[in-house]
Amino acid sequence: MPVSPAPRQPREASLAGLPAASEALPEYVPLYQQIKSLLLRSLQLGEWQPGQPIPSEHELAARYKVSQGTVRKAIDALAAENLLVRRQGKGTFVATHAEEGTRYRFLRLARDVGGPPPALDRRLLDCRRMRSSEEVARALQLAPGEPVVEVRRLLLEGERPVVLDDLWLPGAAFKGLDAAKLEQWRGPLYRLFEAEYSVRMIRAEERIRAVPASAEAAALLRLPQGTPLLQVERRSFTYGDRPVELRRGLYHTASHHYRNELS
Amino acid sequence: MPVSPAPRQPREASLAGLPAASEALPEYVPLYQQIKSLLLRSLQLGEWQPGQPIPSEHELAARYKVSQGTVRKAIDALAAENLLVRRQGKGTFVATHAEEGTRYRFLRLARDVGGPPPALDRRLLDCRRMRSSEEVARALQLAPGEPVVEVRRLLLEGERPVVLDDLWLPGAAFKGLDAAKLEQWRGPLYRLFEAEYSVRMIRAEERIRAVPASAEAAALLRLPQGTPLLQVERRSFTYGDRPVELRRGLYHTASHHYRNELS
DNA sequence: GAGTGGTCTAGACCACACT
DNA sequence: GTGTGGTCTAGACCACTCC
Repeated sequence: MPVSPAPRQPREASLAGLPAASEALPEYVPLYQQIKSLLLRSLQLGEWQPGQPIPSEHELAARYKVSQGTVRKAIDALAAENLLVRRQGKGTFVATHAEEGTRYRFLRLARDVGGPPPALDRRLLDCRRMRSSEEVARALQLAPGEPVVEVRRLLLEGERPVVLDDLWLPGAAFKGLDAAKLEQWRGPLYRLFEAEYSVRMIRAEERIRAVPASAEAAALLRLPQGTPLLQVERRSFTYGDRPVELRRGLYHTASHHYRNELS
Repeated sequence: MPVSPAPRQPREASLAGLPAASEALPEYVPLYQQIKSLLLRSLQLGEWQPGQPIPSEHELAARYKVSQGTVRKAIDALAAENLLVRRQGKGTFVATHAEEGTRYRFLRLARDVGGPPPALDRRLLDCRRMRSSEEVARALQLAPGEPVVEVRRLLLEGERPVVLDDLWLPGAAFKGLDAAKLEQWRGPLYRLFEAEYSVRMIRAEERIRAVPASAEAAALLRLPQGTPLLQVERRSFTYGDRPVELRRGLYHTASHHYRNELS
């Protein structure tokens, strides 16, 4: 019981592994945020696997010697960031890209006319290992020339190509990833990454612009060259804000669109 | 004190004004959600104005005869939706589009190269009252032909046009809105709407696609016809999910982009 | 110092899922 | 029934803001 009739003091001593960053570090950190950091560390270290339950609130409260309410608040924060999923009566689970409902949760493509989500087919066009370009190295925070995996693929609705995706992954983290692996895989890419390479995408930033289809893109998407395409450039991050994927998608938005919610 | 050694039962009797909707209504609604609905109603009725503080948690707890913790949870939920803003030591305030930091919070345009947010100039091109088209009526849930206000404007960075905005508002809710009013107004449009017309935008949906610049758009944006533009179609909603604005923006994304965060 | 939101606790009870 | 998360309470104390 760390807090009592004694002045509240940070637990910094017992809490290594926090970023601490460069900024003026706050002298007071609420207990529940410290617990949150501990949970985050366990997640990062793989103590609990995606899809699996973490210990009960009661148990965690005992482990960290705080009240259940404090553990609760820490879990609430992580659930709000989609790192954990609470299920009443069952437990709290490590988020995964595997489940119905959260599969493709980073894909904001929608059909113009109602109906269920697109349900796109994939066609792998290319997968090769290479030395990273300047641009890719910068985006992935690698040294220029470090090995990366480059993947190109199409997403199709029926026979119609809708998205041309190029993506780059740090080679070191994805040893063994190759065309065969991708070809045989059924399901979301991010599910493959978390299951086989222990890389969990938890957050992403996108930059969107309109560009004319290059000759190459036009051919692959079977469109006239110069057709306006939505270029979606995504950087995905894993724990600790480490970028682990750069992706450039070209969306044909004649009968689809990118949807977004603002609040 | 509604909950005690008695079986927990809904307060429906004392809580009118809830949507109740069409769906199978849940037989059990947590107290804090009921309180949330009450707060929402007060907001909708204008009992507290944007930028002004709402009563303290203590006072609200007394008013609704629940514990402070329950009020707290209700406020937390509303703060998470950006309807309220908490400020430690000062109070809880009704969100507004006026403040630095939340001004233009629906505008996701960013400059490619770093630096502060765009800081765009505006140029009003047109403002007229007219009968709504089919399309606009559908989007705003009006009967076709009902009066709407149509506005067209440019956003410029220095001398360079970056965005061409067309927007439509229900005429009934915006009596007196005209070109003069818009010309003289300094600050975010949504601030004008909440200050002068009591219309508060709390949520929006956007559909984004790439389109070629029409002759008209090209001329206004000073670009070659056919230049790919980002078309951002936004529907903004006020309390009760009532749509009160349709907006179609054409963004020139040569040195700007639309940014988005996924999680 | 007084008032506000923010944290933390301890305990009771409820809703839900599994067995 | 047992165990899980979810709600609600009451009270103590802390951090922040303004007078």
